Amino acid sequence: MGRTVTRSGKRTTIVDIARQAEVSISTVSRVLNGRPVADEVLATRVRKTATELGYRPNMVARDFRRGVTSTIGVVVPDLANPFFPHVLKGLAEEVSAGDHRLLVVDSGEDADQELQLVAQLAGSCDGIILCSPRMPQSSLATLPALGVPIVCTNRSVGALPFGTVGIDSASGMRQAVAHLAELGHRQIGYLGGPGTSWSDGLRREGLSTAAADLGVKVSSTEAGSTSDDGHAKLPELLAQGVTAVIAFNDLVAIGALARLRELEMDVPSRLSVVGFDDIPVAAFLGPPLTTVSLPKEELGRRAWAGLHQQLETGQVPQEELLPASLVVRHSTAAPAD
Amino acid sequence: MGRTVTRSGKRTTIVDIARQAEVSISTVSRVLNGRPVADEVLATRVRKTATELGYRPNMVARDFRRGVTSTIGVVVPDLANPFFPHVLKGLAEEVSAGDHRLLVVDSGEDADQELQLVAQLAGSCDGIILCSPRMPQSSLATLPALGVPIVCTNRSVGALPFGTVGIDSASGMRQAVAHLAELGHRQIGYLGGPGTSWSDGLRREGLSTAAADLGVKVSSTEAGSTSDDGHAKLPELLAQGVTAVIAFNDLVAIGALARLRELEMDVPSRLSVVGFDDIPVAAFLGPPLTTVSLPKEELGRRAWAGLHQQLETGQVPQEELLPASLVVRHSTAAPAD
DNA sequence: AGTGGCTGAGAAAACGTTGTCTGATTAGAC
DNA sequence: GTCTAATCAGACAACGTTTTCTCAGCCACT
Repeated sequence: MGRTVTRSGKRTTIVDIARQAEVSISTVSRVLNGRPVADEVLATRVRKTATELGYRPNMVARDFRRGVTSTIGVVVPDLANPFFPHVLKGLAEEVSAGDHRLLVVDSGEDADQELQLVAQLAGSCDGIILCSPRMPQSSLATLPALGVPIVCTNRSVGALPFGTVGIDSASGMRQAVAHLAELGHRQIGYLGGPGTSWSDGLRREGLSTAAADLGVKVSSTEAGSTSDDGHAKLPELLAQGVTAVIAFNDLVAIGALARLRELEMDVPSRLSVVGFDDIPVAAFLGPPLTTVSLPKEELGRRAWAGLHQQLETGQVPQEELLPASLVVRHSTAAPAD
Repeated sequence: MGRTVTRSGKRTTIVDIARQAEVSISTVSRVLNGRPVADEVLATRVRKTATELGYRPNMVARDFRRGVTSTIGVVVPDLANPFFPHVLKGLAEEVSAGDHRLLVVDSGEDADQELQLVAQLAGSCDGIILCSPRMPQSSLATLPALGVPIVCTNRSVGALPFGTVGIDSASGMRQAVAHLAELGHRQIGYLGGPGTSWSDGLRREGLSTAAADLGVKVSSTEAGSTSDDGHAKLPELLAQGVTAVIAFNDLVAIGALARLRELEMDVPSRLSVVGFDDIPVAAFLGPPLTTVSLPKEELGRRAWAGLHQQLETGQVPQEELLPASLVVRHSTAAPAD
């Protein structure tokens, strides 16, 4: 066995292995990629040499040659919003199982930046997942030109050739309204999300149809998606005499709860509160929050499934809608009357 | 001007542009990279052709040639833990400003998987940021062999050649203890974090020295890092007659608060509670939580700064410690005595 | 024994880009 | 007017890998 013949400072490559093991480069490549190699003697020699030299494949070169990036881009509006990390978790699990990597960017809730980021990502990704994109439909329409498969979550995309996975917020909302109606509430307030939010649209729609069906009166306001928003806008609803409030999400509900505490209005005896999302702290609030639980991680998983299918078959998958379900805790009760 | 001469199905490359604009490939590259080109006529022709053909550079090829990835890997123990998304946010901001991309992986709090992930990441990143790594020192010691610059946050790494950025939790803890002592508390409980956590070590250390200095008695227990843990372990501390409790983080504090509510023990009149982290909901809890605020986004920014420096100069930066500061809200008060 | 088919390893091309080197062209100096 | 120096565009190699193609060797069959 000859001396080590790797080139001086550089990282070891398959060329080094080939030299050292006295086989051809192609053979090294074949062995290392697990493709059929007849001569088991060669194969073991190559493998042995590879470990000896501490070979680690140059992923960039590999991806370059293969013409792929093995990378999936994800755009989220705000990482600090507890909703998205959960989606990301479900996504990350599946994506890495599929031997891909996850490139995550935060658009800071900014529609323009979102568009830019997607364009930039497109250059270095095999596919992109857009979580609850805030950009207008017109911007969305420019994305197919990027030539990268795209899946949107929580957003309808019209006729655009994107895979989409959403959550049936409307149904969740109907469950919430039904629950409150059953408790005897006749006037419900809605602390709505940002107007640009597709989910908020779904929820408002579910709210108004359910309310009409059940003979419940609705007052609503556009709050936002943070606790501050809930805290700020709750009084507006209170002034209209509602006996229960549904919030756009748990964060908003938490803000509302905080305001109610300041006002010394007991929950649920003076006012019932329902959230959306079921973030982990929801169960630990005072009182534990009744909320519509959304399958966040599942959303991530399905988004990947859709993108994966698109990458494999080139076919844009069917639109998907995941169910939401109400979790009743202790922030809702019959109205004081 | 001749017909378009791009090759059939493929994406347009600089070769296509060169053909079409009737210049050399090198010239195209030079123009597109903004390197000095004497003949402005050529330059504009190239640029025009590039836009006409809708050229988008092949990032993989570029990175391959340049021998870099333009990608930074980040390993976090758990994305769903509200601490990390904030670190990530600070990090993402700076990293993308530096024309790099962020590869995020979640180790699921699993030390073994963490090690594997880092090894895998090393292949496709210019540098790695390890957020609060859970792996033992012995595993950490194997990482330099990967040949990739690494920065650790919230972890001391001994003599290992890693940049490190931490938060001075000990000082935060001292502030918390001083605050409680000043209010008159003489027996304090600590709902500690996981034993593997470096931050927890720092906090315990700060706790015991501060307590000794101020003549305060301490009972402590190992809870964990979730609300469930706080909820489960609080009674243990209560049994020892403490009048105030400091939690490993806000999540644990929230669990404790929930348990106290069940026990109908008012906060802060019956028991004072202090958290750590200052997550956004902390201000909206009942009562608003007194907590040690940690500069999470700054931590991310400094981690990048350290890694960046290491990439540029090859020098491992000095260890850094960021200050923590107590935010007094309404979950602390004088003991009932 | 000679030939055809088949197997499998090695040689070489290709991927798209950057950067070095070469050679031409031009300006300037004597 | 000729020679040198300077400048700048173009040719081409290189990056590490995969993959196609070539060709040597072997077995089986005539």
